[in-house]
Amino acid sequence: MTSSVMTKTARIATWNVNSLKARREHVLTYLSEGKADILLLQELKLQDADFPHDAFKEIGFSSVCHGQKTYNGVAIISRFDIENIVRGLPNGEAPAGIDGEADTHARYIQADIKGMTIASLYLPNGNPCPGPKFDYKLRWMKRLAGVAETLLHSERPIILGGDYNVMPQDVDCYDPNAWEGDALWHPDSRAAFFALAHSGYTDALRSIHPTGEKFSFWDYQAGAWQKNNGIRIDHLMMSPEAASRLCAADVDNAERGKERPSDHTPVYCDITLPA
DNA sequence: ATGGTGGTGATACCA
Repeated sequence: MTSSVMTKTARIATWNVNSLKARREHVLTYLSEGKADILLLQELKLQDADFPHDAFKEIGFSSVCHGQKTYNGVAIISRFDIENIVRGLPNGEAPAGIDGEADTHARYIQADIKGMTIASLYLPNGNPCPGPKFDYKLRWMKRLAGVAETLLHSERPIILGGDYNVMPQDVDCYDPNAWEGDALWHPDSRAAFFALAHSGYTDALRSIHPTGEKFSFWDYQAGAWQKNNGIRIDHLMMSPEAASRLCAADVDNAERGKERPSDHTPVYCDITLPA
């Protein structure tokens, strides 16, 4: 017998598209096929003025964007109303830019949707490591941890999704030895990721699939996709109030096999919607 | 094997 109480679920996906201009039709098709109700995008590589809000509106989706020319850029696309938009990490500490400059990178956008707080984030890559870019990555992660902890006080369902540029565990990399010394595998990067978990956030995919390979990125080079030389760096981190609503989570490998794909494939979770 | 591919934008830079 199924439950007598009707529950609605929503699918929330995160996808680093490596240029929304290059991946526009891929994203529109993905949404048209009903593969996400809320989609978090990263690496738009376009300015706010060039974001195709109208194209998404035509297929029934609202969208908010924090863009930047050529680099970075994040967005949230949703079937449901999007409220209380925050562009850039809120409540940040000192500016976390490289060489003491202000953090002008468009790497974080947050909004409230259906009683939930949802963020799309694009963590700095951090290579070469060590170096100023790695220092920037760690400062950015520390700022994110502060924001994440503050958000927990709301006791709302919170989902912090995006390209974390961190492989949490050995199983999240086809060959950890090949990534020795890389910023995505560095112990400090992983420690900062696990600090988020220890503060109360659940990795949606590992909650549903505790073991086994579930890659979200395959390099364009050296036939990485064909050889399945992948890594898992795209994550959906959930507050307790969101994790308790989690029904399913997985990766959408099909997108990586298409013509002119992003080097990332979507990661999604299904949650029951708050009443 | 210190390469390889892809996006941006017009050249190196980023990943």
